[in-house]
Amino acid sequence: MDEETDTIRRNTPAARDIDEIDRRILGVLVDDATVSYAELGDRVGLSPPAAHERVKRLRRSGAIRGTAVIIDPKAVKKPLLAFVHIDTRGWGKTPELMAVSQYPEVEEIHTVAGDTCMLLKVRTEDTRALEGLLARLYETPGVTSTRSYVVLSTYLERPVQPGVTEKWPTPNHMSKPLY
Amino acid sequence: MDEETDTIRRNTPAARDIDEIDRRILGVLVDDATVSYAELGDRVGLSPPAAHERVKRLRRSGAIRGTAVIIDPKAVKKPLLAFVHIDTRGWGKTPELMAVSQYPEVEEIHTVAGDTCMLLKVRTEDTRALEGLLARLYETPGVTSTRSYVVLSTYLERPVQPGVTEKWPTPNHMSKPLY
DNA sequence: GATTGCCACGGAATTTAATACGGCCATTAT
DNA sequence: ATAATGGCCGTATTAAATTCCGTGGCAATC
Repeated sequence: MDEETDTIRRNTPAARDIDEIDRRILGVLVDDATVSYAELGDRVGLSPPAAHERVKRLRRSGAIRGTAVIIDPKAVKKPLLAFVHIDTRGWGKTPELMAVSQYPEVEEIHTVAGDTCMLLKVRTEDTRALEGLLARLYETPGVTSTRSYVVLSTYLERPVQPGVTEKWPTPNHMSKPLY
Repeated sequence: MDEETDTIRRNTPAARDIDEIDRRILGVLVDDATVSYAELGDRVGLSPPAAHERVKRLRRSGAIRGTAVIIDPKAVKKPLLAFVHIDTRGWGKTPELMAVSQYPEVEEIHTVAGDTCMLLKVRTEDTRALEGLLARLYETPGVTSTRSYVVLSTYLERPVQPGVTEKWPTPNHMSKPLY
């Protein structure tokens, strides 16, 4: 481990750019991180040690933050998904509001630009539990209003994808942006 | 593998309920799915084969949907996160709209109850790419309007958590719900 | 209330995969 | 041109996953 840290410090402080093979590796591991390095190497056209080396580098560089099992929300009694928009007095992010991050129902907390301040993604067992969570939010100092969007059905839900998309040309009827 | 399938068919069609040890196992594996069964067993108080057996059962039952690496969005050039609300004529979910699920920028597609129809979670390289995605959405037949919430900063973002929360009592000033 | 079957766990053995090492080749910088 | 660097492959070693079997608790049954 020591000489690995040295390697980082010596030549690749922020790690070099992700190339096409790296993207394919990430694509495989996002779908299934349990594949062996032998199979991973086969899929991307590398030997097992080479594939291993690249994955190790992707982990070191931070491109791969970690590995996690994907849990079925229904299996842990959290079938109800909802997005909650919160308006706050001043600029949110108070300790009281951050305290909700301790609750396992809260999966995401963002601050957003637009006609709201904060955006939460939460999963609860039922509407009663969601009501309890919203009640807590209402009682939080600084919160002026909330809006909830209860998810009826989910058609797509997946981790961050490594894929790239073709750039979109400016439509003909629009002038090109300066930048 | 054959006798495993038989086992499923024979006695545990939908698998038995998740118990406390299962929840602790899921809690460990959500944080880091690369731990060995030896360490996993240590953490939850089981022998390595017993831990392995339970994880295998959690996979068979579907509680564990899979294992994925967590990718840093910035590493794959998608630093810009946004939530897009779409209003549609009729009840959305047209083939044209579902086609956007093919784009790697789109991470989630939900239909929601509330004053909107569909909700998308998208990650793009920059505002130009987001503009291109929104342009595509505008041109999709049936889409009447969209609202976008660009995320300024994210304070929490994690997979589905196995943890349970204490039930919330009905506040004193509210009458108890019938159900 | 005793008994019988049934899971779940633990320990040992085996097989498989992860990891480390050395050499080769291509690319790059001097 | 040449030396150095980084990335890859083949092999060897080590560690972990997986299997096998015996034991014990638990529950349903008679």
